[in-house]
Amino acid sequence: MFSKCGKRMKTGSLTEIVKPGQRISREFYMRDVLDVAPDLIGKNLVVRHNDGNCFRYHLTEVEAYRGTEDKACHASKGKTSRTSVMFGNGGHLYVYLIYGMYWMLNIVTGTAGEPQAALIRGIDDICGPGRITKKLGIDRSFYGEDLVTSERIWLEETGMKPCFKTGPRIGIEYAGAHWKSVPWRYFC
DNA sequence: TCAGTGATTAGG
DNA sequence: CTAATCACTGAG
Repeated sequence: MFSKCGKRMKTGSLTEIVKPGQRISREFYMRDVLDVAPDLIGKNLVVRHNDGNCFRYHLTEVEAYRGTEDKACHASKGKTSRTSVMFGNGGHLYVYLIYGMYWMLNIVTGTAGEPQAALIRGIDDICGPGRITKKLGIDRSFYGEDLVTSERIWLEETGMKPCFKTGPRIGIEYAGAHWKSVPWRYFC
């Protein structure tokens, strides 16, 4: 799959007109996470700070967490106050604190009732989900933020699709042999 | 290799 | 209420 300015392209079940700089719309996120996660690679994450300045970061690494069956997905234990946003429509942020120190940034995908999310693991030269949120200033207040309408965070089309690899997800030893091994990590 | 750190969750 | 867990990181 390769997108160019103004060119018609097919992304999973979604066909759309894509232009560099254009904010990504709801339909992009409302597809299955296994389609959305790889499509996130090469997109721009835009963060607008309080001083009005916007910073853009290329997404370089993403992981997919898919449904109640996936033992590595927080939704596997059912809907709780923490995971409730994952049970809604795609395009919103699922942000949570881990180890008392690090905020994890996830993009909810799919449609309401099918809990899924993509964990942002790498942007530009920064590797590691905890380092990313520290650098970008992402915290609890971003929980549930809508990437389609937010004034402070969103995704933009870049018109580029870097090559990427796939592999098992990181840090989910507890999930069992099967879910530990599925190649749902996408990285440059 | 391992401590730090605290929200979240299940269970009593 | 308690206790265990945790999609991580940085120091040694």
